[in-house]
Amino acid sequence: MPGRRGMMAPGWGKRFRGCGYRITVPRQAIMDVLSKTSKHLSAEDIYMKVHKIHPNVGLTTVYRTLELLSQMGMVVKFDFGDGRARYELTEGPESEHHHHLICTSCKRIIEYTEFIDEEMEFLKRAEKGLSKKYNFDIKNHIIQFYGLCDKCKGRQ
Amino acid sequence: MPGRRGMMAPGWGKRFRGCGYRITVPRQAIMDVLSKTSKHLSAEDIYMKVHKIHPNVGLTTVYRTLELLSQMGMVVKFDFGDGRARYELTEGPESEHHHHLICTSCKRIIEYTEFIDEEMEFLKRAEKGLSKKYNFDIKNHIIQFYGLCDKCKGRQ
DNA sequence: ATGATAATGGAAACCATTTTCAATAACAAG
DNA sequence: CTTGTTATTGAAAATGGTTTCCATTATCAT
Repeated sequence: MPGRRGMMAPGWGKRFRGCGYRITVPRQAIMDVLSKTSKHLSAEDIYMKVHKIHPNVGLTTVYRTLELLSQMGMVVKFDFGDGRARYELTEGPESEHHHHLICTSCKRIIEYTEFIDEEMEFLKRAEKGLSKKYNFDIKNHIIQFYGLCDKCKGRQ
Repeated sequence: MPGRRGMMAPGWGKRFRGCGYRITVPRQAIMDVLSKTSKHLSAEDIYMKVHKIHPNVGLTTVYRTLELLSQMGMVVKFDFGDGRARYELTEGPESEHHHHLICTSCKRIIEYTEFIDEEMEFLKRAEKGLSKKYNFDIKNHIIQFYGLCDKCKGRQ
């Protein structure tokens, strides 16, 4: 019977252990939040959500865990230019591949999921070529478009 | 004879004036640095280069000007995850369209210029569709690949 | 159960970026 | 060219997200 003495290691546990990392309550809680909530949360967002269930988990640990996940390629760190980073699980039940339009005037973020097929075509080739040429193990990518949103376009 | 009484407004001047912005010595100096130097400079990098010729220009002004240029779409702001932003002129004599591979372990940045033709193909369609659907005026884009560089790949 | 050691939390430090505000400079108008 | 309006500037101080420190605690191989 799995899950008897405390929580059993979830799917990502193997990956963790494989890297020599320990599975801890804070890390499980953070993974839990990341896999169950909407996209692009800030460290503080995550901290607050974790805090509701585990009030003893500190913000420092959230940052440390996110850095770890980012290094492992399990999380992507975004910068939308508002001074705080956002984090998203690379693959999750909730996740759908998407990218962002960022208004350079009002800093509004628009998420889009279109053109992923076309993107795939291009990415497949680029990733393959780049991996080989630079001997680089590509795990994630981000595409961001900058410009003016409908509201700022007129006001400009 | 152009350029008699002080510096005449350079090419980007029109764009500036058109937006109601004034052409000032600090702004000219910053544009000068951006257009003559290598890629992705931090605000402090730019400040130091400007400082050699105009020691009275302050770091604050560098930040303000970069924000302005970014809003106008003349400069792209990058986040490579090392805590300081980098800036690049969108179009300049030195510039060649490129993107980056970022090692999530050692934070190394690799610049690449390959696959731009394939990218163009995809971007043309995406930009067109996205502009229309979201009524968004796209001026720039960034593509970043994350993963492990050759050195970190082994050490992982 | 136990020991080696990775992980944690809270406080303090860090440091890139922003804000404040009085002084200055740009430039349209006369 | 002079002048007035007002955007811009620089220096210092404030801000605030993120990291570092370090003594304590928890994980997990044995």
